[in-house]
Amino acid sequence: MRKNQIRINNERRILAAAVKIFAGYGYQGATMRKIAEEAGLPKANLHYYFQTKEQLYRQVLDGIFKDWLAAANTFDECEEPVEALRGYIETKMDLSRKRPLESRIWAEEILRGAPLIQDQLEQTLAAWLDTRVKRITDWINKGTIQALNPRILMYMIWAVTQHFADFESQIRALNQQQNLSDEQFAEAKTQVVQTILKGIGALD
Amino acid sequence: MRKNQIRINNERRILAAAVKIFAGYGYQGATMRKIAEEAGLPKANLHYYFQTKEQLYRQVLDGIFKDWLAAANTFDECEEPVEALRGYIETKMDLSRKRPLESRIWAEEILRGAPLIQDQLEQTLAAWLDTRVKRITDWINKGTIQALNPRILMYMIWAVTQHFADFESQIRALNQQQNLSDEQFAEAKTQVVQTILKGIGALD
DNA sequence: ATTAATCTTGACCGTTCGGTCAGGTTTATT
DNA sequence: AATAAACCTGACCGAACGGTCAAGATTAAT
Repeated sequence: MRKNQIRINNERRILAAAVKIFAGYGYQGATMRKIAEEAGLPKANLHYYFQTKEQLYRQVLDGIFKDWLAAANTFDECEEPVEALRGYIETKMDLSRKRPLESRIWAEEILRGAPLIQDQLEQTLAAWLDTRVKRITDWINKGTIQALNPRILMYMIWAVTQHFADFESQIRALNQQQNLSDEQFAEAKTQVVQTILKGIGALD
Repeated sequence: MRKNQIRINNERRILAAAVKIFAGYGYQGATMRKIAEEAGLPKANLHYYFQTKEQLYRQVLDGIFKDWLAAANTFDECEEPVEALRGYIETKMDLSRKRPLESRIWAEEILRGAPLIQDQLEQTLAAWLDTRVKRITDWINKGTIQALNPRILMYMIWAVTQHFADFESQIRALNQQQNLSDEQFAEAKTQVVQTILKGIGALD
């Protein structure tokens, strides 16, 4: 069932172009013409590999969703809350830094009410969150962190880490029209980790 | 220069409809037909009061921007960091709860690179932020809160508070398909305030 | 070498978009 | 009562949209 090399290459090109255009213009603002131009292919060729705009968009979303879940590895591998949460927050911050386009596509989909990924949120992501909530609850019961609602903690982590990708243009406007430098971003990463860990009583 | 009552009423109706439609579909996804339908007016009538879709959208954004800045009153009125930050965070949380549509329109505009409000960000909002940064810096120098980058603190506050409006559909999917109840939201508000204040060393 | 399968593409289609406008109606002014 | 100003709206326009298709070109299988 292995695919032809031509198909592999062209699907990859089209998906890469689609990420750029969907991130830059949103689902409605993105057009198959723009994506085709970005990919350097005729528009009709896109429809040969992806039957509709919605199918192309769904495949883009699927790729993002996998990255999303994979970012939790450090969270699961570490025993103690300080290591686990620091690792997770840093991984999410790095993801925002290195792949802001994907974060923005995700954010726009949620903003619009998650019309295409509601099922995945309610099932896969909900189950994913439940297991992490249990781990955090264990920490609370052991007294390693203070009592709190684990879900709200996760929402806070998601909000802050993804903000650096989703609101990049606002941050740039407030930083002398310059994107955060590597040094500035490293400082932000450290401060986010410190504030959250200290805020939940995991640090003194 | 007072406007006719008819004009006042119709402009208000159209703006209210525009907020709903822009929030629900995004700028590109929103159509003048949908807004007209929501407002209960013929489409041509919208163009009588607002020449273009972009002008209508700009007026919606202007209204949001004013609310944004007005939310800082408590921040400015209080002397001590605990009161000032608690008041500001709570005000922003309340704004997310009561006017999530506006928050989503703002978020989408930033997501798209702030094409229409870049100037306001770089000037009005940047100046607004500068004065708050100075106040936070004073607190740090007095030792009332620990040393940190005040801008990153503000980004964190914005991120977390607006998340409850912008990612409402995700939170709903993770909460048994139910929006947060008043009790749940109040709990979130308390936890956000506590975590941030404790995280910056303003509480013990 | 031949056939089959896959890939490529310019031209085209129906629909919907933002926006216009002429001509009628209502409201305000005197 | 008459005139002017403001308001209303169905019908229409060119442009751009997602998507289709037939016919040719290329690649794979035999």
